[in-house]
Order: sequence, then structure tokens, then C-alpha cells
Amino acid sequence: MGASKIEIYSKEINEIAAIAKVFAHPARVAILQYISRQDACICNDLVDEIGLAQPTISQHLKVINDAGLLKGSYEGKSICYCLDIDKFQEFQSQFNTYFNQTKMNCC
Amino acid sequence: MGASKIEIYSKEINEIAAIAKVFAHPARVAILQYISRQDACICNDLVDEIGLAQPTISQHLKVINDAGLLKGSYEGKSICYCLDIDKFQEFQSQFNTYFNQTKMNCC
DNA sequence: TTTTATCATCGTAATATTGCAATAATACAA
DNA sequence: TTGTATTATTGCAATATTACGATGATAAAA
Repeated sequence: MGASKIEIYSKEINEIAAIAKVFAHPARVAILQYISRQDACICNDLVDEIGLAQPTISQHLKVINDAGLLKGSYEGKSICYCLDIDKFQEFQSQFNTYFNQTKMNCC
Repeated sequence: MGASKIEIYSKEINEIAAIAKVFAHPARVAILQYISRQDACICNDLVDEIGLAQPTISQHLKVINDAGLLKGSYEGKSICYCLDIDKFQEFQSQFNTYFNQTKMNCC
């Protein structure tokens, strides 16, 4: 036990849960918000901005990246992280589809 | 360590993360979807429907309920769970606000 | 090449989550 | 009251997540 039995759910449901998981930690919500606020891309101001250690930020960035939400590119010594707006938009749409489908009548 | 340092984030950010957490497990996504699909409310067909043990379903229901998404009412021996559409709608709006705010220009 | 800066990865400790069996609590029926 | 059905709670084991120090990898600068 302890592990989610993801095999018993439909693909759609697992997808929604996977997307939600990305936003289910305040550090990741904050990272995404901060990245988007910069007109130019950012690097590890995140460590200063958010107040977590560099490996922790890096770990959260990996989760966000694995979800497909980041485009990174080297810019000198530092990496320029950048939100993948298309993917972000796609997540928003998938969420809204689920919400709208679920918002049916009850009682 | 191991616990999220929620005290270092703003109220808004923690709220988004808390909402996302409700949807961050496929069982809960499935439960919400199933509840909404019934025109009358449901009880513990969820156990049969979803395929998890009754205590596990009950536990997930508690998470959903603590978030304010359920209205329960007794109906004979069983409890008639029912989606709180207003709260659900509110969550959707909060999510969309966050998404829209974050969808600013980058690169 | 050596140094410096930036970021990723590894290892580990602390905590949280998931899942279930056993049991308690609740509501109704007999 | 006793029995039955339904749901909640408790206790525990397995696994996942979060966080950080130490270390490694990479790129530019000296």
C-alpha cells in the first residue's frame, strides 16, 4: 500500500490528477507565477525569491518540467527558464473541460 | 524536513495549492465525476464503482468534504453525497484566475 | 588550465499520503 | 432491544513527497 492504484482509473482521470499534482505544492505555484512575471526569462533568482534551498527549487523545477510546462535555454552560465504557454493553456483547457463536465446537476 | 514550508508563501498561492491537492489523486477526481453523473445523489456505490476499499473511499471523501465540495444528507441508512456546485464553481474560477494571471508574456 | 558561477543529481532524514483490516458509530427495521 | 446495512475512525504498513547538504557537471571568465 501507500502507492496510488493508478491502473484502476481511466486515462482522462489520471491525466487530470497528474496535472493537478503539479499545482498541488505552493512552491510550484509560486515558481510558475514568478517565471511568468518576468518579461525576460529567469534563472535562480527563484532561490532568493522563494526562500528554499537550490536543490529543492531544482527538484520542483524538474516536476514542472517533466509535466512539459517549461522551455529552458542556456544563456551564458545560467539557464533561462521559460513558461511553455501552449502547454499551460492546454492544462487550463483540460481542467475546464473536467470542471464543466462535472458541473452537472445533482440533488 | 519533509513538510511543505507553507508559511513562506502568500495566502493566494497556498489556496491554489490546497485546491489542486483535492484533485491531485485520481480516486478523488473519479469520485467527484461519479457523484456529478448521478441525477440523484449517491452513497457507497463508490466502493463498487471505483474499486477501492470502503475505508479508503471514506478517507478520500473526507478530503473532498474538508475542502467544502460536498453536501451530505442522510437518506435512510445511507448518506446521500452531493456536489456543492457553488463551491466547485468557485474553485474553477480561482483556478482560472491563477491561470490567466500567470499566462503573461515570457520570452 | 584554473577559477567561478550556475544548475542538476545523489543520498538521506523528516513528514505526508495511500490503502486496508479491524472496529466503532449511526440509522433504520424487526 | 437486537440485528442489519452503511459509513467513519483507528491503527498500521508501504510508498511518496519535501527539503537540504554534499557533490558533480557544465559553461564562461581569468
